[in-house]
Amino acid sequence: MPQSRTQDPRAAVPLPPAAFHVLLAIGAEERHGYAIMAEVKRITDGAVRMGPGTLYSTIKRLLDHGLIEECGERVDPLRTDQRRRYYRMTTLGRTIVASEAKRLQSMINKSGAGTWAPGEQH
Amino acid sequence: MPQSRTQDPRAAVPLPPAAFHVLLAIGAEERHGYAIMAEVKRITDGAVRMGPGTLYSTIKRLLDHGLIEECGERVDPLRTDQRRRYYRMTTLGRTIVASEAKRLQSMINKSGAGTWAPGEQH
DNA sequence: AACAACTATATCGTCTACTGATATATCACA
DNA sequence: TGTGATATATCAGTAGACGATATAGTTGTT
Repeated sequence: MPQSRTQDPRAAVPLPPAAFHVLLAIGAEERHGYAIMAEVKRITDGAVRMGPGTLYSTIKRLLDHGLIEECGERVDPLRTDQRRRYYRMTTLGRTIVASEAKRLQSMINKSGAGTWAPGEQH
Repeated sequence: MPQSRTQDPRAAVPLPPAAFHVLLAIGAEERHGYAIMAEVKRITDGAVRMGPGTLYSTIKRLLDHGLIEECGERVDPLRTDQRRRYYRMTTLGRTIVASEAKRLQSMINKSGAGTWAPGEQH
């Protein structure tokens, strides 16, 4: 019954960082856990390396809260790996991740953080 | 001496969200704790309300890690409130917050999260 | 000068979330 | 058939976030 957060998208923002990473990694695709790990690493240029502990507990929470859902009958044309469990974002998930992205973007813009760096450190 | 994280800016990224909020709130100014709370609320349009528990424990950590420093001899021209303790970012702090902002910005850009929203919910 | 309301810092216990280690099983390939 | 990569799952330990509470200085009013 953890549907309480799902009433108002604003109530779920700020999103925990790991949840945000997972949602961004899934994007518009249908991805399985292991692919999400790799995608997080890729998207963040290796800065974020998400282990299985963080990944699967986050997936569980996102499922519980209705931000993602498992797509059952999916068939991979090239290879059929029975272990894989594929997930896609729900409409709610897209709403919330967009809201979080907007919040972060707004914060970065207001701060002018991009202009503070005292040059590249060598 | 938790200076271990301070060797390489990349090692301190990702920054804990509260730490990122505090650094952005301080910005190029010299601010005291209570003003940081208000500034975080303002910057995030009320979406993030940071209580004293999060604030002061975060300030302590940022001091320990050398991302901010206390400015001692500061005199406020209009009012002199002896309780206030003012903080400013260090060069290291500016480097790290800029690095984190860059990382988040890059992630948002790559994901196209801004275009996912199924319109404003009413 | 006494009082109330606001400002400001500090700490405590609790809970959520993150992390690394470990386990187990399946798949690809030789 | 075996070994290395892929894939999911769970657990214990810890860091970080949060709300409540405490304490005290400051401002303004009468």
